[in-house]
Amino acid sequence: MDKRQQLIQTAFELFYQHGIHAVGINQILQTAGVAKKTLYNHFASKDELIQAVVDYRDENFYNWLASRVEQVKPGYDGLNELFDAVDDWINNRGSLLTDFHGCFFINTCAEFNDPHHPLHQQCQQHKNRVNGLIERQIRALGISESAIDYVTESISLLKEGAIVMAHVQGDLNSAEKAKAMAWIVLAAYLS
Amino acid sequence: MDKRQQLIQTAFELFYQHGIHAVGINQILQTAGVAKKTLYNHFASKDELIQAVVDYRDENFYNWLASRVEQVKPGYDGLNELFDAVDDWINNRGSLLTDFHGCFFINTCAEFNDPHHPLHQQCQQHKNRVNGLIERQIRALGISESAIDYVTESISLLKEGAIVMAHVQGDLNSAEKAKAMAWIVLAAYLS
DNA sequence: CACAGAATAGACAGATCGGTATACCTCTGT
DNA sequence: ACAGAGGTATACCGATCTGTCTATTCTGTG
Repeated sequence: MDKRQQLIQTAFELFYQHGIHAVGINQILQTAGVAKKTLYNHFASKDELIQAVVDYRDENFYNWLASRVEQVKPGYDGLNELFDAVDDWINNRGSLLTDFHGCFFINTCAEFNDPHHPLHQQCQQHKNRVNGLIERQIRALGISESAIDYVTESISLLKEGAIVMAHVQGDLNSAEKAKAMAWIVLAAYLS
Repeated sequence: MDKRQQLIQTAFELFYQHGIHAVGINQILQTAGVAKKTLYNHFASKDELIQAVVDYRDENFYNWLASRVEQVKPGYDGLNELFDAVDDWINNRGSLLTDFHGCFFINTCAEFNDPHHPLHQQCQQHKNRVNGLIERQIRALGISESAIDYVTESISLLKEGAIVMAHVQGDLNSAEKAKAMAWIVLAAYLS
């Protein structure tokens, strides 16, 4: 059993549930059942652990989402699956991800507000990866090259809106609404 | 000069910029130039101060938004003004609000993740107030009674998406994208 | 002027924070 | 068999946190 991975996993769960600043090192250690020396043997500081946690969640989440989207045909089917995946996530429907508490990356950006902060940028990079996944679906629709970025960002906006509506306002149908809007918008942009 | 108000205002600015957990009482006191005793004369605890800060921002932000939206005709014009206001906010275009660091209420929900937490619910109530403003615009469009909630929440989703895209991904045109989608979606829902 | 209420500065308490150091234990590979 | 790596448990350090307390100064009103 890899202690390093165990620490990252426990830290993520606590950070995701309570926020990063609200969780102390000792709480992580106690929950993970790991000695303090071991932590500082693997990480130079709490900041380094946080960084590793964000990396871990990036991999974990992106892989889950991509594997769902890419198991169907790129384009409409891919986008359909994207919003269905978000819907499943929001409603805690049997994914590998833990209980829904909003988007970890949005939450982290809320705590590390400065856009120049390394963690903020790490979160931005995660979003860029996901945008790449969306862009590949948009491309498959045969949208003109000049419109691809704009349409990709529009779909991304719908996805982000759904996540926030679910988290802040408790709207569990937000992903379904976002999907409905996506079809309407895409139909207009394709005509 | 009202010390209580001065504390709330300073605390808001620091909370908004750095996050609530990251800002200590002493930092607020030093920045506001107020003695510790004075703070605890007005508030029983930091939690109470935070609560007052959220109330303050609720009033401040809602009044600003409502005054902009309600200075034009309800319906299309109101929604147009809504997205223009968000666009101005995101781009720091001469509003009374401080520099854009995302939505204070979304950020606060990110730090106080539990939906049952009083602060989370306070933020939810703020969003409900804003949704009421949107709903009045939707109603003026003459949408069927049964669709009003759904359409209101859809427009709200677009607005939230724009805010998050601007904050996390630095997309300064997000409000314009959201507005464009709103027109397309509304046209479809009205036909 | 005098006095009451409110603000000031800042020491202090007790808890907790991130991080270091010490001492002991348990595997594993040659 | 034994050295070394890496784990455990825990005491400890200095800094910082929220919150209390004291003693002093300012201010506005009768």
